[in-house]
Amino acid sequence: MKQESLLEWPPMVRKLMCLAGLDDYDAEEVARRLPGETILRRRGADIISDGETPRYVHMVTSGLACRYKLLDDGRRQITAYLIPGDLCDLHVFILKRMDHAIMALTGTEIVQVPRQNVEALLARPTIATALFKSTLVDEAVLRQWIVNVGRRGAREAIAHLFCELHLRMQVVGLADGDVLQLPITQADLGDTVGLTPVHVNRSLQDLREQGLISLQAGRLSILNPAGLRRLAGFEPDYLHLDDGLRRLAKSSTRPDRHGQYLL
Amino acid sequence: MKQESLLEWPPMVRKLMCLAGLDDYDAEEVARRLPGETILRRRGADIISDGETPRYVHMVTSGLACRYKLLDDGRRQITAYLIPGDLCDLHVFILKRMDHAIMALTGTEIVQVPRQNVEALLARPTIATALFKSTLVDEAVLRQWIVNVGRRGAREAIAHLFCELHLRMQVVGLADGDVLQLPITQADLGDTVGLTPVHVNRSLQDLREQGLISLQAGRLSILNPAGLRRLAGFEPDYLHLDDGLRRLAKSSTRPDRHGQYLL
DNA sequence: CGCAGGGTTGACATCGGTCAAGGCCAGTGG
DNA sequence: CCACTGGCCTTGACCGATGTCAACCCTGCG
Repeated sequence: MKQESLLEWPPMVRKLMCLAGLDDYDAEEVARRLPGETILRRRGADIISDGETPRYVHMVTSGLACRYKLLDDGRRQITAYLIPGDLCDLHVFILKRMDHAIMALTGTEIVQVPRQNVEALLARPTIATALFKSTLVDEAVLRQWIVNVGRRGAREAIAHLFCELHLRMQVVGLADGDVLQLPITQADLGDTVGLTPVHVNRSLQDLREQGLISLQAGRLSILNPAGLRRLAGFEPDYLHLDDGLRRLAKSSTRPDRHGQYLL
Repeated sequence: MKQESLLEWPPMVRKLMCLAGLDDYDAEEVARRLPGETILRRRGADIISDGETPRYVHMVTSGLACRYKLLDDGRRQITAYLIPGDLCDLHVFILKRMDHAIMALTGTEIVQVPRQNVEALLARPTIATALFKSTLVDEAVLRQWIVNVGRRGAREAIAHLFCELHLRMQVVGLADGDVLQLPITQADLGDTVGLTPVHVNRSLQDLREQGLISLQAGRLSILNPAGLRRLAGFEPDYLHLDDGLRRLAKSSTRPDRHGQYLL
């Protein structure tokens, strides 16, 4: 099971290879430790509830989930998207109780990894560092998200979200060039950028009219990547992909397109 | 140097004791490792710049600093407040370059801790866990902040910020009952909750007229803590103080007031 | 066929932004 | 000591982005 490129590895492994330059030896170890019982959640179902103390570490393997918080009066704010390869609750090793909930945004497959498997991974310094780096990047994404909601207008914020998802999907091998599956609701989008569903709708119209994207039937196509990034002010440095971008470009079937991010 | 209560310990130690229940033995070790060269920054000066690779680990020891990001056109978003006892850049052990900057919001004293001192601390499992927990709480604060900016109105958001600062200041022993030093500008407040300075001004008037706070000469007095928390929808669970709140209440000179948060 | 969920649209309301003026106060230099 | 200046706070008039409400459409599905 030796491979030269990123291709063929499961999402989590791809992510760690891009992010932390994991070698094939460590990669194989990660791949070996991560399986567990698979559970399915349909759109809208909680994967982990607020206040809960999960017994396993959960990893998304297909579909799309989100972290979110609910206010008393029903307002909702999504604080992160979890795509295949993302761990839901590594922090429960230390924090005990969830201070937010996680739900499926589409039909989603989750693996319940036994804690001792994760502990075995953490015992290897290179892997522990890689996992730790990935949580630090999650933190950087949160900061960027605050900027998005606090200081960007509606179209900018949505555009930025799309740029980020595009790149993250590419990392785990789930983007087909410039199109990605994103079968979520405009209300969901609103809850992630702090807008009303109807305003999301109008903003999307805008982006479409400008020829930047198309979004239909749960497929997001980025028609003009450079334009979208310009509008959004998207600077991918906060994802700390560093030379992971180069690896990505090299292993891709369309190096020219991914190469754009190298600029 | 044995002490029964939290009192007398420096802010960082108090924080870790409240957060992770450090015992006196570990506390002393932390206190011993943390000194370093002290630097001063005046209001508005960067402590660490965007893109930089700090050589030391920086810790705020007095004053107030913030993490922030700048957009191309000059818009600014503050993503975190750093109060005494907070580390600025623990993540640079792993991430190499800063993806945001840190500046002083008031005259601020910062200690540059040599990396090997921090490494020595991390070598002790209980202390490493405590430090790790503190970065996880930082992450929880970021999530809460997204809710603040995305889903709360102007007054709610400001009120929530004040509640959070109040509690955090109490933890490190810098709140005098319900009043705290907060000599920052209304423009700064705006950049933290995503508002314009003039709207911050109007919102503050509101809070004052409702008898919830007073804010003058850099002193924030919380006149009606319960009312402010109700307006803000403040739920301190995300700070994961757990029984740290009980320790706080016990060691306080005014246990009745702090005890409120135990509800 | 009817229903439910989601997208779309229009009219209108509100919140928060913009611009501009004036006030207050501390620091500074004459 | 005073005048001036620069920050910051405050206020008012007005504007624009986003929210609210309501209707209608379309599609998938029971």
